[in-house]
Amino acid sequence: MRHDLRAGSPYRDAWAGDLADHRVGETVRVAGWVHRRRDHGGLIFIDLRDRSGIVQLVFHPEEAPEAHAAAHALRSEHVVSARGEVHRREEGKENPALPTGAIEIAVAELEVLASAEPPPFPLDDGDEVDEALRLQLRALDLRRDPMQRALELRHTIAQTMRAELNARDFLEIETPMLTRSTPEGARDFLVPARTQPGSFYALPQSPQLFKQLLMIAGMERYYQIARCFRDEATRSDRQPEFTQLDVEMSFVDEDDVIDTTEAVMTRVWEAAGFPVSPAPWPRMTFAEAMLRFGSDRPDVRFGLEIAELGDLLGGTEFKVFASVVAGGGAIRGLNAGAREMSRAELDEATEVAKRHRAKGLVWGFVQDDGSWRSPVAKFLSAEEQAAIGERLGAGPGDLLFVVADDPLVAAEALGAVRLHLRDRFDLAAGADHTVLWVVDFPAFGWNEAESRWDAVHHPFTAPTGDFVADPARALSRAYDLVLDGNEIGGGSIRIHRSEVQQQVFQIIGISAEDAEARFGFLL
RNA sequence: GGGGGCGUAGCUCAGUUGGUUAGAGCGCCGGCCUGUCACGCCGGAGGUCGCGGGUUCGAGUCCCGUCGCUCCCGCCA
Repeated sequence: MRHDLRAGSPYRDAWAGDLADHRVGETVRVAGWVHRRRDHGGLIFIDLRDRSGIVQLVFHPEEAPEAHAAAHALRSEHVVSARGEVHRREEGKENPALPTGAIEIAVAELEVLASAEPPPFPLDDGDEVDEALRLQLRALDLRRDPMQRALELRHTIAQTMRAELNARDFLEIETPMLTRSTPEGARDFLVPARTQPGSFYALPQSPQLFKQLLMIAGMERYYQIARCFRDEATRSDRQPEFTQLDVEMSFVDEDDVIDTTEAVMTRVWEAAGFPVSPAPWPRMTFAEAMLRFGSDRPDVRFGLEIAELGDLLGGTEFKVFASVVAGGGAIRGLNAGAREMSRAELDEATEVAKRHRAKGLVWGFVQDDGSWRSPVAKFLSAEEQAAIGERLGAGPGDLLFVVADDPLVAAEALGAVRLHLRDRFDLAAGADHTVLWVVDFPAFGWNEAESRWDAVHHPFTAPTGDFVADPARALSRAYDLVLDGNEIGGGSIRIHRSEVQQQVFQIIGISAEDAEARFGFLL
């Protein structure tokens, strides 16, 4: 804490965590919560906690009998205000574990502002208390140090984002919360409209439409630390209500947006003390990410890259592989390196592949002569085993995995196996945090259930090339920011010509009337 | 929406093949304690074993239902 408290204020004039050598000899007043008490019968020590930290109060029975008597009744989480002189602790009695451990306050006067029941769960231990109970008693939970630090960090991050964007001529603008449906694909939260019975507001899934409106309105550079709502099942890393930094710029291309993002995020990570690879960050195409890592958000902190093997197996006698090659599928593999895996662990890896729609997972241990120890070894010629080993850079003892399937399925299944191996063998441990951009996404994806094309990003993302003739191959001007295999941001260049927007709506099956009604201001 | 796991003291957990009065650590209460800092020592209280039903001579333990939490899939990015 840096800002001085008002001298003579009735409750306190000093932050507990700020007290140190330079205040020795001064009389101060502090206020906060009883973090812990150590009552020796004679001397009583109280750890007093406020948001800034902890300071030790000491009560002497002879020097301040009244305060000492009152301190005897103090319990955890009682709220007090105490006045006393800051003393340097005697040599050998400092507490190096406490930032204020060189000093203490000899209390002359104690005021108990509120007493408290014993907390139903400990406030000084780790995170192991049942979260449901913590949420029921949220105010108590938020007194815990990790929670205080988390909210502090969140504040720092928000202010850092604002500072950088303000310096770059962005305006912070709020957009409505009671609105109409936004096109993000999840379910909307609905709020009944009292004045229009039977009608509902939707809470925004993102400020998407409003920020486009702001660009049309000539605001040119906008940002908002925006609350978003998506009515979908929660996951440990996903909540129905979340906050995102939302930005929109006029008259720019990909490089302008990427430069801005790199500047903001670099400052955020610096402020958060989170070291990442320095910007500019590499850009990888979606196609390359899928081929090499089996994911559109690749974790590049460790190897085990995936390689194409189909060209080595054109004449294979192994029916499983041959039929996939004949059917236009892909055969891909990765080298897990020299590691032992039990049959049960190999079965688990197979389950991972199958969960991602692969029909199976082939594995083989490379032996000293280059041949495989594998259930399928007898179906693959020695030349094929050797060729695959060579392609994957394998040596004796290495464990190889191969999937033969539809190209997308083979990629995703091996990508999942790769991450499974990362978690099983801690392959990313100690690696530097790595940031990269993924670019050149497909513009449209075939929706099997609905038998139509969907916009992969959102329907205002500019496609490239002759997307009308061949939606399947069309790319979009969208880009995602990926940290250690997690998508942490992204964006796109908007369609800025009405007829192009109409063509996109037509491909994804939004009628002209529907488009006019929902997004008319964009056309 | 589908599947798995868990639910025992305020908290975190143990509880054997179904068998006497259900335990531990921390917390709480009382006593002692003038340099502790997760203070120490001594003593004590505290339980509808989530809830309902069933099997059994006997259920914390087995079965069914239900509620809550949680993980995986779906959904979502």
